[in-house]
Amino acid sequence: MLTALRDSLAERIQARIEALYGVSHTARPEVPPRRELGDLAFPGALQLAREVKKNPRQIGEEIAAGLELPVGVREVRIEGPGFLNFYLDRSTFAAALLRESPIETTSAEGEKIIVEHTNINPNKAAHIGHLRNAVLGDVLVRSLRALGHRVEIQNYIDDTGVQLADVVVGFADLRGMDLATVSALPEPFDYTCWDLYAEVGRWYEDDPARQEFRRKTLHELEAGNGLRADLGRLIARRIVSRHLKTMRRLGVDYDLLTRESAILGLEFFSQAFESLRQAGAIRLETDGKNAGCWVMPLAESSEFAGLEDPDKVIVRSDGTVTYVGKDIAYQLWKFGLLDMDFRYRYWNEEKVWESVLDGVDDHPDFGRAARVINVIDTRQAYLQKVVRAGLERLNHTEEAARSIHFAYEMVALSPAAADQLGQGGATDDGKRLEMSGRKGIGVKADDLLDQLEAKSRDEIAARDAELESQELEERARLIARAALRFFMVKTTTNRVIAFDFDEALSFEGDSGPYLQYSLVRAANICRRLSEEGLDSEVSPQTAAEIPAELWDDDLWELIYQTAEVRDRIEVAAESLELSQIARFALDLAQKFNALYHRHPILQEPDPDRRATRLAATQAFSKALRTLCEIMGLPVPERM
RNA sequence: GCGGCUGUAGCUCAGCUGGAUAGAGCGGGAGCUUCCUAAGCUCUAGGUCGGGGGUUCGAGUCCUCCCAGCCGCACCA
Repeated sequence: MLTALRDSLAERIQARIEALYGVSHTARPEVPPRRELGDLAFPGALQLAREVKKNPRQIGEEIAAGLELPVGVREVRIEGPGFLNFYLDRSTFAAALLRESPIETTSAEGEKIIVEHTNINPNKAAHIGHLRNAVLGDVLVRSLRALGHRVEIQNYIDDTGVQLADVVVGFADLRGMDLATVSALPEPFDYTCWDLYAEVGRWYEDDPARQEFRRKTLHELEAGNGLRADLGRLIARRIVSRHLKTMRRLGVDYDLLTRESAILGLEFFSQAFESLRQAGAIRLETDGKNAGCWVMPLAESSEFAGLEDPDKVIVRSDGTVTYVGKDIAYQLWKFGLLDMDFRYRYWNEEKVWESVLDGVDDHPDFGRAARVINVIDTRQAYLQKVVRAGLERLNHTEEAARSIHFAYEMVALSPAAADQLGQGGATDDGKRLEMSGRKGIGVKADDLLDQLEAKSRDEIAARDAELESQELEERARLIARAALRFFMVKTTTNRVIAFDFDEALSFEGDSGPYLQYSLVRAANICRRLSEEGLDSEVSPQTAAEIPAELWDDDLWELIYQTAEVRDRIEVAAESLELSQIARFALDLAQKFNALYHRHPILQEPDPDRRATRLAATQAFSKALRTLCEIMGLPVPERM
């Protein structure tokens, strides 16, 4: 509706400018900052002033003079320095808005987009930093799907890497446990590993010679056999299972778990390595600090200017492969650039496909994407560049350009949060503290969710002491999920989140529960109307006949803004700045809550007036529900 | 040293491709509940948008220099 109006207005303005001045100008109507300045504004007269050598107001007058207004536009005025401000026919617009859905759902087709996110090392419990990744990835997926794109979600499991190796060392060498003993350890297994991982770090520090255990383990993990490999498989599986359960509490799902062991075991890397070698993209160093390593020289590209070491190690001198090496092979596979595929198996308990060495014949098609978006924190920007450089060196420049690093800043602990975790000593006066899996410093995702649910239960019980416990639990879960997800999307991606318990646990103001509460209020109005035997819904026909003077500016402001949902989602998904969705949702909810107090519906005797207010409520509810769905915030019936 | 990010109200942060009077939440002060759930609303105080220079009709937004903080530049990821 809004888009169509804007386009037809732009066309007419462009034609006027062409006719008047013989200039071709791209007219871009925008939304004025205050509604009394109109609903759409055209600032082009200001830009044309120099070119046409007239003052902008005069240009505005001239354009407006012969302009035929499209249906739905009531009036045009020249205001300020020379803005053309257009005023819409409010009832017509409202009727159209009630008729259509906030985002026209097109069926998913066309080019496939792979979104890779979460990617937690399978050696410890998920912490709140991982949650930022998972939530951003998930919201991106939901946005893209809502816009009609075909999306495949992959979660990369680094089950042959150093971090897993360290926990294997912890069980095998530090604790002296065998497979059966580790297998019998009780849940929460990821919490046990969290502590053990930190312990191993200290154990290495006490005697650096112990790092030999890590090397040995890494080799066995890559080779895939021996006690250490068995332990690795067991630990990774138990941990991933825990991660998936944590993510499910948040409503985050995956299509495919891509396991690093399969990339190695199925010779993906060997093929990628061979191509890189033949293309001259990597070379074997014979002396210097990288002697015995296969490295990718980066010195010649300006993108990598100023590196201390201009060469990136792809294969270590002991023959094991670095993460970037494996990631290049993985990225090639994602685009279908390796002439090989994974084998796949369905992981029944966790309801997800995973890549394996030996799988089933009947499985969905994975990979072969046209675009790949990797959700990875900004500290790994350099490595993502190296992956792209790898594709470029193999002459896959198109695919390199379609490899998008969705970068976001990390989550750190506020000084207060560090104190509460007993890490107060780790912060130097008032500075935030970076989380560290290696040191065991961080807020575990499940702990935070537990706290959020406990607080939700308290809040609900305080409002309704009679509520049965099952219903209470259910509501608490929905509120906790919304609080946490919204907390993670509301901040812009290039800002470090200084995690603070009070803030994260707040259900007021800029919060997920605030949005939920607004929707519950809107729903309550409709329910009460039905109970009173009144119309609980306004039809588009009724809306179209609302007398113009009943549209108070604040009611109109809300309904007009709900028309922007699709635009906002599109801009957010394209710019990868998903916080815009959160801000928009908050803005709508704040406006609605203000109206809620100013314009009561149930007590309003005049049916036209009631219809006007209800139409705004309806449009709001539809819009915010859509936004919540895209952010993954569930909407409870009651709170 | 090189690269990236950040600096806006007491605190946490918005401010979309430069545009009309710089906003929100929290916190502070004053109020609102026989009336659709107060997880709410209204009013109020609080700002040389880190600093200097520049570009232009117009700069929180673009360019440049400087200051401060954080993060990268591993045979970890």
